[in-house]
Amino acid sequence: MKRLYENTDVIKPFQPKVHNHLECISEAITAADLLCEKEGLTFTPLRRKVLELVWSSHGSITAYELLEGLRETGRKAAPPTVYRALEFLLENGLIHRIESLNAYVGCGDPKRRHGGQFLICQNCKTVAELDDNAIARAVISRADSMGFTVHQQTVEVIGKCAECAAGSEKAL
Amino acid sequence: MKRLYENTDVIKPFQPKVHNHLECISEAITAADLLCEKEGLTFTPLRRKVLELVWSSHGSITAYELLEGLRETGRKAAPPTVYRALEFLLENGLIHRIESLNAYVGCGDPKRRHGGQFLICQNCKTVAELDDNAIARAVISRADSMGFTVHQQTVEVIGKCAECAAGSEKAL
DNA sequence: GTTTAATTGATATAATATAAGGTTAGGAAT
DNA sequence: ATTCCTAACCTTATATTATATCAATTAAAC
Repeated sequence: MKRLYENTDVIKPFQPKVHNHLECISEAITAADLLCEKEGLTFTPLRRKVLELVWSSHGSITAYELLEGLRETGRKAAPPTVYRALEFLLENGLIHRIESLNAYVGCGDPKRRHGGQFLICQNCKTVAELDDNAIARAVISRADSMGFTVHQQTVEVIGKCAECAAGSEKAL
Repeated sequence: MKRLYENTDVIKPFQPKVHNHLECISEAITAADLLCEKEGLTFTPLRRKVLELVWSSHGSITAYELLEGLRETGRKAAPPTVYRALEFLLENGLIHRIESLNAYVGCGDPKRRHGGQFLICQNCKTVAELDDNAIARAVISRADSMGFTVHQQTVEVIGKCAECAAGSEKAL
């Protein structure tokens, strides 16, 4: 018998500081292609480019940094250009918004729909993504006991990742 | 023997829709007075007024709403006026910032230092405050297992409070 | 009372986000 | 193929949230 609440997972772990990041980007784009194909979504060049830019690091990126990035590719872009692309990517689970940073981060598993919990390293700025049922359940359990119906959880944790703690490294 | 992690609590519960709110305000101000006295903090008229305005409802309030409120009292005020007062109140645990709303809410228990978890009713806008150790521990436990050191947790939960769910009430 | 530090005032501007209307491009219906 | 329709995109303007800087004032410390 399959137990409930077993799908706890680290959706996007902290990466080693040195890794082939081009692979991360291309994997993310491929996953997005597949998802859009499957769901009948139009994955336009603009949306693709914004997603690539979001994935240009494992940190989060702000809307105006994305705008900058778009302009560097020669494309004409104004704030709404970016925000519309972000809206599409958010709606379809390809990225998440980090509320405490007003910034955006690529989703580690767009196939699975989830709320998302984030560990944010204040040293290297990297964001890891969790879908931890123990956390979600603890929230729901307490809410329930107060008669509160949960629609959406925002869990954002600031701290220091293992690699930064180990090395007392300078900021990325 | 006192067990660890027993201090789970609802720091600020949802209030009945009808209650003597003036009492809530004056209790909050009294608590602030005591705290500032004890800690040797200067609780200036400006800071007091901003705190009163924050407590003018059990919902959150934005910086510019506060600015508006200050001006209505005849005081000259510009954005930095408000932000400086907010900074003081935040630093000393008298209010909390709700990241997902860019807004501020009075703290239900400024004596005790705590991170804060928030239940936000999307119908009546009321914010309840928790300090639930089961939630905090679930976060820390998962973070630990990844070698991540937690400095600060942001937990903000959107949903519907009991009273609003019961009545399918219109927005406050 | 004078000095010093903290607080507030004033002005300017940065950073984040949305509104509204027009234009274009690609697919569906004829 | 032409027309129509819709989604996507562009453009301009503006709203919202927040900070930098320096001057003036007030309160605290001596």
